[in-house]
Amino acid sequence: MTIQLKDIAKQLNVSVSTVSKTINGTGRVGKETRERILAAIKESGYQPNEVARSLKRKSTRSLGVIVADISNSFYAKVIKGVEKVASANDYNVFVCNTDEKIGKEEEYVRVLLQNQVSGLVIATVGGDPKLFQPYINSGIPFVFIDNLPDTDDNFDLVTIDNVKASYTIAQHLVDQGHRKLALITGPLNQSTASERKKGFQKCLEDNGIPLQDEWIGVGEFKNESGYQIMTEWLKRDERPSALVAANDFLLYGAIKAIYEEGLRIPQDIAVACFDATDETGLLRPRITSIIQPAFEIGSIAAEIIMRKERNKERKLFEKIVLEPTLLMNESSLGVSGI
Amino acid sequence: MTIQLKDIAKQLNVSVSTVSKTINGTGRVGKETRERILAAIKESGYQPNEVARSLKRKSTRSLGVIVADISNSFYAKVIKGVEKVASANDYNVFVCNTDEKIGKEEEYVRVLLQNQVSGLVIATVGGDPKLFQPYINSGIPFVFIDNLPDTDDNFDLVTIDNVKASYTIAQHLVDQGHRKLALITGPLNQSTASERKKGFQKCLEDNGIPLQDEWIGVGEFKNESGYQIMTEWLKRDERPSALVAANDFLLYGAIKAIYEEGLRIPQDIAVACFDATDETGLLRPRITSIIQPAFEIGSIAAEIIMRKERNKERKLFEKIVLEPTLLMNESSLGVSGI
DNA sequence: GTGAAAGCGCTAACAA
DNA sequence: TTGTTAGCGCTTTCAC
Repeated sequence: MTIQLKDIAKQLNVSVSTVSKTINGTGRVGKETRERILAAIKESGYQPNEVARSLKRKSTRSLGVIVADISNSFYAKVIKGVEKVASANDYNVFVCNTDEKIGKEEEYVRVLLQNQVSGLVIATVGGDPKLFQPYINSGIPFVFIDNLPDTDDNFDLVTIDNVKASYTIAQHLVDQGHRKLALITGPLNQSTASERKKGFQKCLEDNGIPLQDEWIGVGEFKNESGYQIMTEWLKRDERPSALVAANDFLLYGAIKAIYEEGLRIPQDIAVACFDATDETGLLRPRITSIIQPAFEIGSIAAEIIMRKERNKERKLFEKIVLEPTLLMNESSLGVSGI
Repeated sequence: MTIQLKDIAKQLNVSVSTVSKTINGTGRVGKETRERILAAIKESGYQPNEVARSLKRKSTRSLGVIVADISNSFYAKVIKGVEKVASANDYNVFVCNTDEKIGKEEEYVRVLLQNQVSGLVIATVGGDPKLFQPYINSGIPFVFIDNLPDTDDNFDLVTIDNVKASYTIAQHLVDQGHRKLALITGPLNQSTASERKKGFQKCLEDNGIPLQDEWIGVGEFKNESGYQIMTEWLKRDERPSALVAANDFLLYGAIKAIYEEGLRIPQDIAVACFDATDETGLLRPRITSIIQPAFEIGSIAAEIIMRKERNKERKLFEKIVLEPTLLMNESSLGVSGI
């Protein structure tokens, strides 16, 4: 039986409300009484039951973050960004991992909201848009990052311009002289995947390069997909001279296939992707990559929630579009295209 | 104003208890009544308030996981292990990141317990052992992984034998002919750091190699520490011919220093560490490493909690020690020691 | 088979 | 300044 408010009230012959007030610093409590209470609390090791508090207050001072893959360093940085802001505002952060499973995403959205988090930062993997609508309408701040929901526009968003970023990276390869470009992207119901495809195609078009559908590969945002698709391509007569992958895992898989075929990077195939950050300093070749400001995405998302918490009646939705950077590296440089 | 139990009760002219019973499948409810209720729930999109439920039930069907660094792939795998088991048992997992900060660790322990999680998996960074004792005594399952708390032994634990693992990796280097071994480890108040030091030293001793304290470096488990310590060492007249690092970040930092000095791996200095898994396949050189069964550590920790949930009066504490594997790679092979 | 009512542990009006 | 009390939204006994 854990100790609770009334226990320490009884012990000190004061009322529960007096104890509650001193704990919360609300209302007026005599100096001497407060000190006695504080001492008793400290001595007994009393910890308020946060569940009861939340029930009463109708707020939990916590944020939820839902990501597809906690082991992806992009998301890890987003989380750290959220945490920094939350922490500064005395909020806690609960991170949930969906493993790219729509079912789990729905489950965690429900669970977090049922647990009354004050706001949600979510990288959706494209669950039913209908799912979010009732929640968004309920007024709990809901900030999407990375992927956009497939729903109307009454939601908050922090992202980059994926079409443009993809265009930029493809243009870089074109600038290196490449005319035979391939793209491997993720599930097209995820906006990151489809927009990166769109930007890639637009770039080719603008450069007068005929679109070749057979060099647009669609898989999951995972190693295996990149590997499979590239393996398949390398069996054909003609192969691309440059590859864009919509995330780092896809590229690593593709590179594996390229090496297995005995080909060189960038001499035989130049490669580039999104979000290939190298924490080790040991990746070879160094990867040309669009780097999203992941930490900032997280911190801005959290700030939006904080703003809405302070100003509940605010029904404005914010769409923040950040600028990524293009990191040029040896995986695409030093050889002119074929 | 979100819809709640009494709203749907009122709407259907039944009592709240009847509605509650049908939702929970407890007690008896007439077939027809149940169907009407279920229909109304579905139609209205009613979601039970989990906070109120938890307050009543005194259980939340959720686990907390506290790790030092969410971007460390070792922890990411542990988390996935926890999630697998939790998910299979219909529990949710809340992940909290402490950034190696003791204050945050304490905060999250408190918050999660105040939020009545059913159990906690924690990789402590060596907070005040006193902190945990009251909680452990309170009967909430508390499973330590990775680092041991500095407290008596009434806690659960899933880990590896760090002394032995460290011995193994040092012995591997000795077997390669090295006699001038160095170690970079983490904060010695963390058991992983101190045990890895112990195993390393024991190995040298057993091989009749004199211990050289100047080649035992202690830093944080971060890149920068490895870099600083190794940079310092390389300024001296004599340098080690082989290095063991207590985690991967430390090693990557050290390697940076080694390269900056124009030295080669493994020809000039052979290196090895703990938990250098390479998801990209592009790390060069490939790192010799002790690999902990991270996923298993997480899943076993979660299973312990599940067992205790089922059997509340069980006051047994489990200490599970798993076997790591030694992955031999080019960072320490192919050259005989100097 | 159904409902009234008593809490779960806490906060906050309102009274005293 | 302090205490009484009515809930927060739900579950669960117990009576009907």
